Amino acid sequence: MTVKNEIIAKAVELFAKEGYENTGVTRIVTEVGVTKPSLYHHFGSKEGLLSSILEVYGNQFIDIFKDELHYSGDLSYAIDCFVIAYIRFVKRYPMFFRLYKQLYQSPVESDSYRIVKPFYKQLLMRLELFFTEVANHHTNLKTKTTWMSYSLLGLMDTYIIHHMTLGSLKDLEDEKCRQVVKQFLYGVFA
Amino acid sequence: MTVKNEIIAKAVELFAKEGYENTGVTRIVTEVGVTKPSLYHHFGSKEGLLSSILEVYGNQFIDIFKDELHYSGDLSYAIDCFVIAYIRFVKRYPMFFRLYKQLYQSPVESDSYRIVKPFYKQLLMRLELFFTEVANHHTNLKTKTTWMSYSLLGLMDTYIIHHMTLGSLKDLEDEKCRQVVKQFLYGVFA
Amino acid sequence: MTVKNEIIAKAVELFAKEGYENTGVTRIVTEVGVTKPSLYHHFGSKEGLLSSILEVYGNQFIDIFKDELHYSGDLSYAIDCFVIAYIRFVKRYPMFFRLYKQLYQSPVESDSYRIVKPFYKQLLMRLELFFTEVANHHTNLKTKTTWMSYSLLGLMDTYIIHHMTLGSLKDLEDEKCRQVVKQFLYGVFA
Amino acid sequence: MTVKNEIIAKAVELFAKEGYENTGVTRIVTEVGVTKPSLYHHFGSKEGLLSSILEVYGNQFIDIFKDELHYSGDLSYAIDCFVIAYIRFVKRYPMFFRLYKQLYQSPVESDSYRIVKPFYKQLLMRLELFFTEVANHHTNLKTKTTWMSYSLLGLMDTYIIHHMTLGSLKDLEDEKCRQVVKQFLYGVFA
DNA sequence: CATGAATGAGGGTTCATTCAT
DNA sequence: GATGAATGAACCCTCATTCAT
Repeated sequence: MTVKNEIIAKAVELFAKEGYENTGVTRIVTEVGVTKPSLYHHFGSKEGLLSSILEVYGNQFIDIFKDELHYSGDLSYAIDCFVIAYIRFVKRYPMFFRLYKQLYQSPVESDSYRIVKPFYKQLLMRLELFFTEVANHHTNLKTKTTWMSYSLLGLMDTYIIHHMTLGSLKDLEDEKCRQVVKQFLYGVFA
Repeated sequence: MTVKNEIIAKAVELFAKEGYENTGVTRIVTEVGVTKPSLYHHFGSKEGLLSSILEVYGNQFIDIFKDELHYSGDLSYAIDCFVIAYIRFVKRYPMFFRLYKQLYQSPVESDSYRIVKPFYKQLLMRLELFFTEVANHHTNLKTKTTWMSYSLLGLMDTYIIHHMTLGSLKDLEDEKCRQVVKQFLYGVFA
Repeated sequence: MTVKNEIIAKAVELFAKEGYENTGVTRIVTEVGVTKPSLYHHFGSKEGLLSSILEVYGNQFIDIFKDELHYSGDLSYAIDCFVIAYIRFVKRYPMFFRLYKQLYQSPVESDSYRIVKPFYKQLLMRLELFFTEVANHHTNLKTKTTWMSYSLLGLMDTYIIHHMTLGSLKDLEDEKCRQVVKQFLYGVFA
Repeated sequence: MTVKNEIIAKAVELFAKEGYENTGVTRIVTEVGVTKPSLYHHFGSKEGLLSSILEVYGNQFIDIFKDELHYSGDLSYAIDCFVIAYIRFVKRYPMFFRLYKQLYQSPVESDSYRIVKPFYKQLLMRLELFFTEVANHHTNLKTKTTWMSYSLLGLMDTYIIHHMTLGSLKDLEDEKCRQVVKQFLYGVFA
């Protein structure tokens, strides 16, 4: 593992556990066993480090929205696939997910929000694109695409954090995920 | 308005906008027009200030969970009342709500989380109490009380933040709130 | 006990245990159960409090040098009496003695030294007066009066602190005190 | 001279003159012409700076107790050598000696005492080792080794401070030092 | 006499960042 | 690529003291 990747890995861990603002670069480099100028050589700044994290993990995250969101007639099935892939990603990189949630909820005028915002917008846009396609076939959903995007993300994340807090992320099996989808669809078509 | 209250008001605003960790006590007292020892006279520490905020606003928030969560046969009506009161509170103290959301999402090992945690637990407990009572009459809900609590909070907050982000909190009228309730109930009884 | 005396008592204790500079007035008034303006009403300032302490206890200390230092032919007996009285005082007010030693050793340019200096000078002067009188009868001591004063104080204090450190101040009985005197006299007449 | 040493030198001076508690790190770095983070880079904390001082000067001080305390039959000569070396050290580093005396006399519960205590204990232990060896040849001293250690230190220090206070440390010639030894020995064998 | 509230100045410490080597 | 050393700015907090009541 290269120094750059070691720093990224440690940073994700510490940012997630202690918070981006609370984690000093000194702590990161000390725990990795390198020096500060080394970090600045690779990332330019603390914000640069955060950006790199979003690039490495975030792009994989976005890929799910690219690859697993396909509507081909069966809405329930489409969302099923997506939710399962989404949750699989969270199980694989739980630290990154915690960091992402923390960053998104961070205050609007903070540095960290500024960095995560475009990333988050991309996710939402992909979702909205998907729901717009869906709405072509369910015309009654046409005015709800934005809300559906928010709503699906919110529902999934509530579900995930509920299990994270109880410390049982692995219990989140595919079968249970489908219940989330059902709940979402009931809401949508109400 | 007393100095103490002025400090609390300004702190809620700045903490919400810029983040608890990002806001220095110097900034708070400067904007209020007092000095640091004055803040420490009233609150003891920055954390004490945060606690005071939670006491002042948070207790009003908890009161909603105490006063507006009554089950008397009509579940839909009961939750309607609660959601409307909840959202009314958010409209009244939007800054506090943003702060509360930010704190709750803050990292588990941070100081701010430690302070908000008992407060959040109280909210959840009140909800669970309510749903337990409900489950006496709908036995098929008995195993779902915890999840329903999380879920209702999550759904409401998603809804609220969706509107906040779009800058149209006032558009959240009672009629629309009832849609949230419907969505929730559909999900629950699925 | 008046408030004034309560403050003095507590201040002696804290100054001795934690140091004059390390003890904040806040701590003193809190432990006594009064307010800061009350302290300032009685003593004017922190230095004023220290001065009051020196007046109350210090004057009793000086009295020993006044009352117990009489030369009437028998040098050994005279010093015996003085040393015994000196050590008796220390046993009675060990906290004050610790404070006095601490203050005397404190840096020349510190506030606390400035306050204790005149007090210490008085002690030395009394001693030197005594030894000057002695020297009238032992002409070979005439050039040594200053050194004898320092030396006697130093020897006693070393002895006392030695026992204080070992935690056995009460073991310092009169009989043992006389050994100190012998050691001093041997040294002087060497 | 490196920055680290410049800071140490200035700190010894200020700590000795104004007191450890009274001297702010700001003052030290300002007078040296560097910045605070530089001090913290080298010493970690104000206490770390004090520890470094004790290491640099204190170890030289302890070396005297290691190298100059040898008993080979002639007690008077042995102590002579030691006292002369001791006083020579004090003449060389008078500021450090003043600091050391101040620290030792500082209140038991203070930070500074905690740091100097192990250092002081080492000095005493070395002395006691020496006197224990002596007592093998003068069996009547066997029960007095601890007291002799305290006593010799106390006598020397009284002597030194007496001269320091009068501002004539250089007048403390070897010849005069031997008088201290005589006085000590008279006391011991009394 | 006693109090709650306020203050200017400074405490020690840490922040993200940069430089010469 | 990597380092030790240095920095300006800011951090939270506490000091002795004072004022109106």
